[in-house]
Amino acid sequence: MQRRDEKRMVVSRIYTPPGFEVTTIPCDGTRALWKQKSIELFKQKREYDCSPYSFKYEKMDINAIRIQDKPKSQKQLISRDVGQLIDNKRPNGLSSKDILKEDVLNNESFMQRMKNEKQFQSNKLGHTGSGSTDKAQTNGRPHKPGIHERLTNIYERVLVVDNASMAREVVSKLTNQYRHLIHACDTEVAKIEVKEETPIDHGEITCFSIYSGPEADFGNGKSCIWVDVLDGGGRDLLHEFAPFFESPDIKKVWHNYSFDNHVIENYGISVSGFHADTMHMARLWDSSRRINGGYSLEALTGDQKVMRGAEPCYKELIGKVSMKNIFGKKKVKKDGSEGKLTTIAPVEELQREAREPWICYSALDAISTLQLYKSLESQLSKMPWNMDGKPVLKKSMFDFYLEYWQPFGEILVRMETEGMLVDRAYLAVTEKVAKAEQEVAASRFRKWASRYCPDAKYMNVGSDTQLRQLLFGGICNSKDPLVTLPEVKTFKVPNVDKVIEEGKKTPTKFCDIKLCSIRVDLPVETYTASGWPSVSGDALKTLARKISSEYVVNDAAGSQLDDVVFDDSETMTDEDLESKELSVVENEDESGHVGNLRRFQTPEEGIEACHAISSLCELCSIDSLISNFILPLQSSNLSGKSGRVHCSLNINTETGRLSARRPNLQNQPALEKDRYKIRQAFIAAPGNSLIVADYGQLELRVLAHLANCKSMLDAFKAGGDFHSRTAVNMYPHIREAIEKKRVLLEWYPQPGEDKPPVPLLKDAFASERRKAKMLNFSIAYGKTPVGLSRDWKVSVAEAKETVNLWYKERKEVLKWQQARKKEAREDGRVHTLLGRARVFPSLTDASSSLRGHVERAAINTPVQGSAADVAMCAMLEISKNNRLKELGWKLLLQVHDEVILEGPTESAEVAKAKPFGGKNFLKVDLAVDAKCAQNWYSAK
DNA sequence: TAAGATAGCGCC
DNA sequence: AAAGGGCGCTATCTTA
Repeated sequence: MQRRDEKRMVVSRIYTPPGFEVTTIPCDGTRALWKQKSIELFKQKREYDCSPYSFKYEKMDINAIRIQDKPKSQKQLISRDVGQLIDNKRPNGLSSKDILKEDVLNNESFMQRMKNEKQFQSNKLGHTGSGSTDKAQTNGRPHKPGIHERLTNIYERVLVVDNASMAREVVSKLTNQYRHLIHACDTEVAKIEVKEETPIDHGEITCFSIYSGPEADFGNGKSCIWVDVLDGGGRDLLHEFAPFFESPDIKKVWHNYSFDNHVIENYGISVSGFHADTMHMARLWDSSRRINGGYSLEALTGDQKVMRGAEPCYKELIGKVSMKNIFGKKKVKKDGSEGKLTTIAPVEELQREAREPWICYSALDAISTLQLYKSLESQLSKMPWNMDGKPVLKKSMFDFYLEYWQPFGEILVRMETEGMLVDRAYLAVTEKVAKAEQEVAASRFRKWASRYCPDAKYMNVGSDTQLRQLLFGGICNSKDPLVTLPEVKTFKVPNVDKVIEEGKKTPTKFCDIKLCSIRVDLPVETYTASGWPSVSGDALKTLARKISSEYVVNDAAGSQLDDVVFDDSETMTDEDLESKELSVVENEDESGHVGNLRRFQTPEEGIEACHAISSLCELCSIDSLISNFILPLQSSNLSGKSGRVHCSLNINTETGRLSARRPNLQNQPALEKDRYKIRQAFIAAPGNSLIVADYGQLELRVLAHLANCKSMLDAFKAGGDFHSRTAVNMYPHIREAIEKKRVLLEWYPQPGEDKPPVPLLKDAFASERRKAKMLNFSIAYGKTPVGLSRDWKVSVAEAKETVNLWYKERKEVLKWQQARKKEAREDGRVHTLLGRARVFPSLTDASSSLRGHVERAAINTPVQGSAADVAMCAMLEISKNNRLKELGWKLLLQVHDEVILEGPTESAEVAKAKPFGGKNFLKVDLAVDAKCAQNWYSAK
């Protein structure tokens, strides 16, 4: 990042043809320098597909543009709903609400229910009542009277440990007499915002409980221990238990191990002896519980189907009860009546003031966890383990758990602990640049919009509703033509000009603006699910393109023309492909408008609209980069004391992939589209380097293996560019060209050669290769010819023809896919390579959209899930590798087909050769590309 | 006021 | 009628 005086920053802007991005290039040099930079930028962005480009050289002084008093103000003032989780603020007891990790789990299950309802909406509508059964299961029971009495029964079985001598006695029993038992543990933690903060270096343990099963007796027949570390002996008491927690031989079972591990390790105790995480076991047992109940301890132990594997001695006690059900109080409204909201007092307060029920609540967590473990162990043990379709001799899915997911669970926790080092200074600079560029774009758009609607000057350009109003006001809903968007609508926006309303003395924080339609007949590209025109970036770009094709023949008036020809490049993203396809100018213009709107009156008006809309796209994309990546990565909520960012890695997907949360490090902007090079902010510590290793076409290789497809296996065996080979297979004329040596499939420059003797396939038959590539990806997802025809802007018949070309040489794939659909229909489940199952709802009376979804999922899950299995095996190998361990290399992150390691620079080259060794279950070789660098951006 | 709903966008 | 699998996150708007 070059040093620049922000206050006097001057930028120049390039305009790609209307409908494409407007790019601002900071530049304080000459025009020649600017041009050079522009070309570099475009080479980098690989936007080679739409020439001639029009560049407009335009100097702008940032200072000249009024930077509004932090548009942030609006974002901050308006209520923020954190990720659809229940927002429970508890800054040191200031708020009356509280939250524990279980609540997050509950919320998670809720989200999953919600998501499911959305996803399978049509199905649920057809089956009355099915939507409410979950609620009755999880919430209904605890409301029954008697819950407190039953909790009290627990109290008699719990040994309360609140002094050192008692602790020592108990620990002695745990580490000697009872060391062979399986112990369930659970902690209660205060002073942490579970859904915002990483548990690493956050939170304080107030108490913990250990249950070792009915055969343990810690005195007076009490088999459960509850340890008070809030008052009493405080944290010294916790340290008394270090020998227990740290012993690798004493088996410990947890529900959501990751959280408890981190909070305990915050006290300098390194937890060992991880035996099982009941959440992972439950997910292995049934990955579709997100549809029905979720994976919270409460939901699992409250479900008879889950618990039926437990022996009577583990069943006698009741399942977990959530805090809300024990300690939740209805908020009292001002008038004294009972409100709808439930609040929970802070953990510390409950522990001090509601001691007895609190102890029961907390002890019940450990007890329930062990019950759950016993039940799941028994149930998983009854499930035979089939690997790659063949039974593994005398082994069950519980063996699978112990062999794979148990060590994997431990790896994930280590990775979370490690975290990634983030260069905050870099992000801070980037943030400023991004905000400045955003302002430039915003004011351009506002200026244009306010010509049509004066109040648009103050509109919130980040609000899709307001944008829709401005651009499409008056339009009919595509689903219900009787409903129309009003011509004028009022919105509340921050009162930036401090207008004082009549009868008021001081300016209010907000004021109303009236947004009217620009009243121009714009073609509508796509509609949202609810029937209104979409204002997504994609839709807007298409819109701008359509306007330009109508009004602009060649180029924006007065701008300089520069013809730029760029080389084709090796790594095109799918996005590139898409825009390339979309860039075909369309002539048809079916707008959904009825009546009295006008067209743009002059070409200039059209051009300006294009530019304004381009600015809008730019502004939105910058905004999303800032708020999704640049800002959160700098937050101390997500990083520990060392400044490293610790995401949470979860096995919580239907297919067995990992997901990352708080922050989601798996969706950091990819290289090509990363205009602020955010990946450069992920760096290695001084003296260290990063290794980024990824599998090439992992999922396609998995598909080739699963379907046993000769054509694909051969192509992978031959190596080189897989997509080109696919194209050769599909199109006879390409095959002929290859055979007659008119084009080359691949070319590796020999000394003395600087260009290939004949054109390369990917240049000569670029569009065919593109289609082949898209098909390669789409087929595994079950994309339909209709979807492809929409992407490619061709008729369905044509798309279907292309799809048939693909399948012609890959009949095994078609056969395999049909077999998976049949399996999903008849057995209600499909399997991955290592034998994990994904169950589907019954399709007998499902709606066709649900059926379609299930069928596509059925053909995708084995591919995606098996790829996840392969990636997991690779990670297990890496963590088992002693050489890497000696050298000090550690896993940091996995992004589905890629892993990131960090270690000392001097051994980087040695380590680079290591990743992804180990056993390959597939019939195809796996291609691994490993690079080493100082940051994530350079290592790709 | 807080929760749900909707739209949109980032990744593989 | 719709028509690509799997995720997490943010912002705005509506509703209770």
